[in-house]
Amino acid sequence: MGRTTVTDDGRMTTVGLLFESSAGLRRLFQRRLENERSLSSQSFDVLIRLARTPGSELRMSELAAQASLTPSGLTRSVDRLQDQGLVARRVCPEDRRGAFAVLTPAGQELMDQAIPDHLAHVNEVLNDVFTADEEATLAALLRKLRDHVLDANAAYGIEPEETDLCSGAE
Amino acid sequence: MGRTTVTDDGRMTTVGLLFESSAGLRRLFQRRLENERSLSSQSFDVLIRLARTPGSELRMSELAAQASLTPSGLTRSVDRLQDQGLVARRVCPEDRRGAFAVLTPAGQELMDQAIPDHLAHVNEVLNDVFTADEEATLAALLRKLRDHVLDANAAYGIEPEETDLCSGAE
DNA sequence: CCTACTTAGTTGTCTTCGCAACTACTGGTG
DNA sequence: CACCAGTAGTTGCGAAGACAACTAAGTAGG
Repeated sequence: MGRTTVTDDGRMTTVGLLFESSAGLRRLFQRRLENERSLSSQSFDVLIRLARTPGSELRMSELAAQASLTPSGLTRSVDRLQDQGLVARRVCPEDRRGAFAVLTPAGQELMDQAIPDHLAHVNEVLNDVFTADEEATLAALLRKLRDHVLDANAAYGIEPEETDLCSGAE
Repeated sequence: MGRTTVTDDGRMTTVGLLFESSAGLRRLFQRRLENERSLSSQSFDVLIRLARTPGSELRMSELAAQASLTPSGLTRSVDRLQDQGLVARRVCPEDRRGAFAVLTPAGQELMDQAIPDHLAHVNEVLNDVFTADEEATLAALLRKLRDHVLDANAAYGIEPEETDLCSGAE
């Protein structure tokens, strides 16, 4: 069947596949995390980024960027994790506006258990689909895409509309 | 405090990259769609799937699956599009429980304008990042992943409870 | 025909997130 | 030192989605 406009465009399709894969994968993990750990996929995403940071703490803004959340979204997410006793806030001594999110001992312990499980699940899914080679290729391509896209998004944030020309000092 | 586990695992990273790319890309398109067409990324996703279907209509359930939404999510989405005059509902004559979502003339016209723009945007972004070859590779890999993941999700849906989960995928 | 079971879609309710406005702090300039 | 701009994070508010309960319609079995 020749559907003219949309389907023909490979790039369009690629983007569609990316969205569907991502959404589908997220649901798959979400289901298990919720059943076995009572954690939302989003919470887990925040926790895992703390868990893999030396000292298990990160600045709020850094964490927001890593978790693909806006500052306000992250504030709420950390609020919830704090209520659950998994994360605490620590004021940054050098810049008292800033805050670190820190994994509590309970949070550490939870992640020590949850991460191996999750990892096994990820392996199980990806091993069913990809060879090691394919997976490496995919990762490399996605990394390029991510870097570019994060850049592009950041750039938009900087330019409200016209590229300013307040010539002179910066 | 050995945090060796997480960062080391390539598959974990691949999944992270997939999520970040997807979220970043969605935001990029969303920004433009909202500025230029007053359409949310989600609405556009629904509309484009209608636009590329012969007759510009789809069953609600089919549309939900394609848009990665639950039935209730789709109901609301179509409600909004209906309020905006872009989509209408049509009762299925052969099964009066069912409904089609149909693009209205206004919806058609909007998409006739919006799709080329969006396509150009997609091309612009992906051309900056990938060669044609790379993109084809990425698409092929993602397609495999999507198919597998949608399968896995559907399988879960079928098993309401105690069907033993040890048996793994197949 | 009538009662049960199933399916398509909708609605109530709760959670989560983004935007914009706001607070608190920092750093540079006169 | 006072001031002003910029930055980090939080909060009010509204939009959007998931889950579960529900309605309506089709499908079996007696």
